[in-house]
Amino acid sequence: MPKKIHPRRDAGAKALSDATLELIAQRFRALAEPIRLKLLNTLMQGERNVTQLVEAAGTGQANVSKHLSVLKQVGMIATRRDGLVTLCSIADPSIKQLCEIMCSRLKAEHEQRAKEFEDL
Amino acid sequence: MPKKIHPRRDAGAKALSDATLELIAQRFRALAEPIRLKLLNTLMQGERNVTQLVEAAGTGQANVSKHLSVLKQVGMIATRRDGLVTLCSIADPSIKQLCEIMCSRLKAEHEQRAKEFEDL
DNA sequence: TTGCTATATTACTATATAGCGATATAGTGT
DNA sequence: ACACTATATCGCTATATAGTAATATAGCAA
Repeated sequence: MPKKIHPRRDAGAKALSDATLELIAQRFRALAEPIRLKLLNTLMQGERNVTQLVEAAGTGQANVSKHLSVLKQVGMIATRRDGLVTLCSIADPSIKQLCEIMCSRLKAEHEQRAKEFEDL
Repeated sequence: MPKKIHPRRDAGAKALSDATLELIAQRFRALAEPIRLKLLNTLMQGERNVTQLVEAAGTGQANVSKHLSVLKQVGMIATRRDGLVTLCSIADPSIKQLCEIMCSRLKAEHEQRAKEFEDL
């Protein structure tokens, strides 16, 4: 009888409410654009003003401004005004962790694929 | 002279190529939809067939099928055919980690907000 | 005030994709 | 062969958002 498996066979994952899932999705969505990732990657070296970020991002100022507001809205970055410039910094320490996990997973997959090519 | 800061002050973050950023973004994008998160959350309890996932997801079968193909395409789930049904399972163990980090961060922010309300 | 710089916002276009109904395909049983 | 079930795909609409150019706003200096 392979039908009735034990309900606790794979532990851990609680059911999440739709509202919570939407919140989580919103945060992942903020990380789902290469330019925003580049901005965050730049900010990991420390505080930067918007003009510096525009240079680093390689796209227009208006576009960067919008991307920054997305990151700010989900609390991933913080901004402070210093005279004429707006300085941006990472406000969410977990971002680095998230990106590292993604990167190491990508690396593992890449190495796996390379190994498969070897074994041809 | 607050201008010249040490370039190694915040270590760790390497510059990533545009192609790599696009790959990372693609994976975050797969996690950026509540229904896909719900599917993954369901699969964390173990292997499920598509019909079961349709029930869990609360949306149409065609829609679930598309979401599953997105998750499969980025290697987050694997599928195997067993007679009439297609069984799905998590293929990327890092997903759980990613979601846990997001959740604990959300929880922390929520508690922070609650504390601020207390201090009114 | 005027002018300059840094940043944000607006208005728009173009593209991506979520969702749906209908249809196609694959596997099983008769 | 036919019928049935499970899943995938197609064609479509609606919505979200990335990108851009132009304009608005904020802060400083003369």
